[in-house]
Amino acid sequence: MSSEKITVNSKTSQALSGGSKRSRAKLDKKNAIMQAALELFSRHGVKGTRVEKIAALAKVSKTNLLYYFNSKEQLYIDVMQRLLQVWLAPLASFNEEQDAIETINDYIRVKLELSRDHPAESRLFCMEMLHGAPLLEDQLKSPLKELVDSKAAVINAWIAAGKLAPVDPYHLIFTIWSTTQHYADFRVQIESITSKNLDDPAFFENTLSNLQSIILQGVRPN
Amino acid sequence: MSSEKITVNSKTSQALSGGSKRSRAKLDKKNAIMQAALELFSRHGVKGTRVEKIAALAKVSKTNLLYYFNSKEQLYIDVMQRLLQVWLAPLASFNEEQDAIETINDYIRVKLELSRDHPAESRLFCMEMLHGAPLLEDQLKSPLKELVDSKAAVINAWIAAGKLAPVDPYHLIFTIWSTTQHYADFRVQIESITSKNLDDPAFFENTLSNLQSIILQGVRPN
DNA sequence: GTCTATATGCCGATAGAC
DNA sequence: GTCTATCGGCATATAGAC
Repeated sequence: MSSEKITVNSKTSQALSGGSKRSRAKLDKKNAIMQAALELFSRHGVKGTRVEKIAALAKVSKTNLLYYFNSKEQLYIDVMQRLLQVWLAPLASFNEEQDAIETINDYIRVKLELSRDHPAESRLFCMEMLHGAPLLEDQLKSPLKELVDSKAAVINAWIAAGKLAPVDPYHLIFTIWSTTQHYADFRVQIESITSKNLDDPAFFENTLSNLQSIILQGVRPN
Repeated sequence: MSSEKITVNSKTSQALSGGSKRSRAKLDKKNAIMQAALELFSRHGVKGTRVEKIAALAKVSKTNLLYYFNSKEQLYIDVMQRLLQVWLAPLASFNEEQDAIETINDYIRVKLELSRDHPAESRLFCMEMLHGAPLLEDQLKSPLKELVDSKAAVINAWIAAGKLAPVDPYHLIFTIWSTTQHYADFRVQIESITSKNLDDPAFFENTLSNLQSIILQGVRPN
């Protein structure tokens, strides 16, 4: 359908070319727009977000926004593109040489930090999944599978070496993803029930240690 | 804002009044429309769903749909209203007299069955959370908190009795919610990676036993 | 590059016959 | 209750001056 004219807008990588003041200002503006778009798309969806509102949040005019991004759809694609690069990075740190328990503990922490520091990214990714990820068919499907497969192999090696109890590595990964992302995506529910969120340092540490404890040791008494 | 004229449409409960053929047909039609709306709202969001499409899926005309439901917003509210009744029911089964481990195992199963059998409900609930749950402020906030608080007390009693390892009961509940709902909400991602979903009985059982194992015993080797 | 003004298309909702 | 026809508003995107 609308996936025919997807264009990757990689102006971002131009940052290291040490461009002129003019192109620098242009980049800052595009970044501000993308940041604003991320925030609003992740809360109201693409259809539910008016270009006017994004422009207001980014402090540019609507016309000006459409000068930098040809359409709302294209802006969305650019935002998702950038998001994906950040989103999958943490998983890459899984490494067979490292200590299994420590690596898993660290991964849970990093993912929970992402939920605290980048909740809009988490929400937008979640929303895209709910929609059936029409955009991500190619972008995500095979690279993601390969990455996860390779990390599953690492986990299996740990299990074979007795460093980890027997568990399906895929479900372990899904468990870490779901539990940590939940605190960003269901933030309002968490707040309704606990009156706290991850921005509270004590709540963050409490959440982290509980998740680590559940995933590593479970809740069955010894 | 738009929450001023929320009206609970409880025609559903009229089912037991043994209504005439006419009102029976009317109910069937409303149910068909709500079912179709649930499906589409949960995939594309409210703004992203056209009334025309809901009508087509429910096999009625657009005008006819708007005869039964005054507006798209009202239809959405009615759908959410019905959803909530189903959604929180399973938690109510937590009971201090029951065996702790067995109850938790059962709850994980029931929640995973919900993800398998009612994925649209799961998605729509998730989407409403992402949006900040503007509708659910009153509906959900205090009743949900009370329910969860009471179940947290049950879990604490189990811990005090040595039936369960020390854990924050709220994080335990969030863990069960997030892990099980993940298989409905992130279904496309699960499918990309594993090429399977909960409709496959073997995959369902495999998922269930892994979640139960992780949550009860963790992945640390003995 | 940035603005004002406007074109254009879509979609929710209503009017009114039957 | 159900249809056909249509209104009216809103939001994206463009035209064109500066």
